Amino acid sequence: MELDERKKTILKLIIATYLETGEPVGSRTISKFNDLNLSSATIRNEMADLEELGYIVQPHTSAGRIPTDKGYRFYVDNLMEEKEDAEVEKSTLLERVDRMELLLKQVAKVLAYNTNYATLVTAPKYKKTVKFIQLSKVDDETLLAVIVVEGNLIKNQIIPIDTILDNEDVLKFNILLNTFLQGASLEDINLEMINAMKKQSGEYSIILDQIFQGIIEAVNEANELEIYTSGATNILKYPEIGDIIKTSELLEKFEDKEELTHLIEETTGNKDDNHDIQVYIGEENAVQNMEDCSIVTATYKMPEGATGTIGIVGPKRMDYKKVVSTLKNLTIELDDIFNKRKGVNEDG
Amino acid sequence: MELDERKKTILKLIIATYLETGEPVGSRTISKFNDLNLSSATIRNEMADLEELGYIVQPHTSAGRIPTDKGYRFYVDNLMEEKEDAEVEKSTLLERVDRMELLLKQVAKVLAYNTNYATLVTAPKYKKTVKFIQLSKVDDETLLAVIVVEGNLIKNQIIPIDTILDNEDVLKFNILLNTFLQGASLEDINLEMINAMKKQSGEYSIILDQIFQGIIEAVNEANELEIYTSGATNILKYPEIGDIIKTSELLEKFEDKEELTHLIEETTGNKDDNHDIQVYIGEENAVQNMEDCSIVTATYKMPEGATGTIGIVGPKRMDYKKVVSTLKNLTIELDDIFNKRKGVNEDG
DNA sequence: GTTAGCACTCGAAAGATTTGAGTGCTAATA
DNA sequence: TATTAGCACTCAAATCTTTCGAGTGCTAAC
Repeated sequence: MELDERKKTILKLIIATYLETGEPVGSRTISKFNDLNLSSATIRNEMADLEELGYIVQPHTSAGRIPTDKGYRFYVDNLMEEKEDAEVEKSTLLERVDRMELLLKQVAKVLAYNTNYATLVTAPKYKKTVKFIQLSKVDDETLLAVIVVEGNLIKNQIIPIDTILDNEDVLKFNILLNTFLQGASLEDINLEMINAMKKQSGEYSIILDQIFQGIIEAVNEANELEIYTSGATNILKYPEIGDIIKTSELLEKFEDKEELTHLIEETTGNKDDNHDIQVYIGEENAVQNMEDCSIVTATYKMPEGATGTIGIVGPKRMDYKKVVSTLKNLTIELDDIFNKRKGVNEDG
Repeated sequence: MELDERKKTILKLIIATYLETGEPVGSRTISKFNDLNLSSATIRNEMADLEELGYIVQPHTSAGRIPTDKGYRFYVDNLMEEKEDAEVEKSTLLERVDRMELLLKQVAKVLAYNTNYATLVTAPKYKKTVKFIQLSKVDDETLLAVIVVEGNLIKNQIIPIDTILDNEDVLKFNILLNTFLQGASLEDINLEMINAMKKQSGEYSIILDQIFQGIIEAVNEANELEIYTSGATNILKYPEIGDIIKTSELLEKFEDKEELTHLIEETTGNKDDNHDIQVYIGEENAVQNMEDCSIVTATYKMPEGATGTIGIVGPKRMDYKKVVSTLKNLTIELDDIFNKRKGVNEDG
């Protein structure tokens, strides 16, 4: 059996109504849409068909119908018209901020505010290159390494040292570090490279160990998938997750960066569709405890080709239209910011 | 009417039992403690007295008794023996970490792990002095200011500039900045000081504006009361807060740094008692929506006399003994760390 | 002062009843 | 052949009822 036009219309009405009300939708409700002009009995017959096809189910006999994951999927892919972009006010959303980190935090916040769902944003994952590296002497036992990578992501690393260095020594180290590291991508900085540097430097090799140790730590940290979240408490407002335990598990998951990294890596695997928006509905999520959630993510692009993800986690019954259009607008805005001004900072 | 010894004993047993079980405590339960040797009828009479005095109440007729805020207060002040310190393993709790920020985050985590409550930790609030300040040129339009203050708290600030500076200029600025700022307390850095610097420098005054702007921002940021939290989701596990809405409001409060600052400032006002442990029970909290919570805080001291707060937020029915002793141990450990090694970093 | 005994209270749990939205089926209709 | 009116049926949710038992307060006796 195929979905004819009328079935599609009815399915769309059912899902749209359910998204609005949250109540199972009965045949009478649908029959009342006057552009349809069908009796409830006819709707019932169609509904029975749609149920057989797996698009809707009854939570129990003698209740209305609610969409299945398959139903949602069909709705998202084929039935939903997206909201007109017009209504989302642009450019007021994001204030100018200088640092990638702050910008992304703000994106998460804005998104949470606009959608009322839990949101998460990842920093672009790409071959970040070292833009600037500097070793400074804070006091006799302490060095400070500052590493700025493309995108103005800054990492600090305190490096405790045994030997007292004078300023000239530090200067030498700085020259050495910059010679080797400036412009290098973070992935390039590994033991091999470091051994090369050691050879070249000859003396100081004991101290060098400590310095490299610190720098590698900083680089690793900078290389981790950074995730910013906002609006986690919105999870408590999903009415469908009646179970407090489940809710709390979800919340904990949302507090745990590692879990989130996993989640994001799962979801960004397959990108196929329009404008890099991906929707994962219920069981489509490979992550545990997320069966009652939908995840919608969008991908933004850096001029260098690197990409990052912004996304929301909400209940399956969510306003997909709005979420998709909000995400789309935000990514466009982000793309703009990154592409207009190569680098994030520029004053208005 | 005064509390005689027997009444005290009975009150203590009631509260201890209630803390354990969470159920209202009946007269029979108490009469079974065999070191008491009293019938339930006698206990009932005593209970009636204790109720009249306001230490306990019945949630409803024909239920057992539960402690009032006044009851808890008396328990905490007079009846509770603290747990022996012995059982808390020391020194394994905190790994060595170099930066204040990381250390405090870890304290929050450890505390949450040990108590299963929501925890919060503030950075010491004191006249932080600038240990080290450095301006670097990242690229033609961007300077980076790095400020390290006592306690190895690091602030970075990106400063966009219009004019292209060469390295020599930057060096000059650095000398200027360090001459004025090194050793200065953050509070000292204000417009006045900056004007003095401007005068001294003469030329470059346009650029100086931008630089100072950035530095003041960084200083202000460093000067805010920094709060680290952990285990916020534990709030969901307080069984007594049946109301999901209240819980969610609490959680939101816990996500909101400003609210927390407010909370902390409220609670650290009056310090009176033993070892700087403060307990705020129920209505004693000046903060809204916290009537069903107790807050226990402890104060740790830096060698310079600065103090910070570590604390937990939990339900009124909490294991005060355990919380107090855990807090006590952690503060002692923190005090140790700060006082043994002046500054945080030192390798084992 | 303490206690045994007893009537009483009231929340929680379990069961019974009512209500109404919604269904599926059938037979009539266009 | 597709649509519809009509009707019996179902079942969750809300409401009321009953039962149960833990716990109380009071009184009279020790």
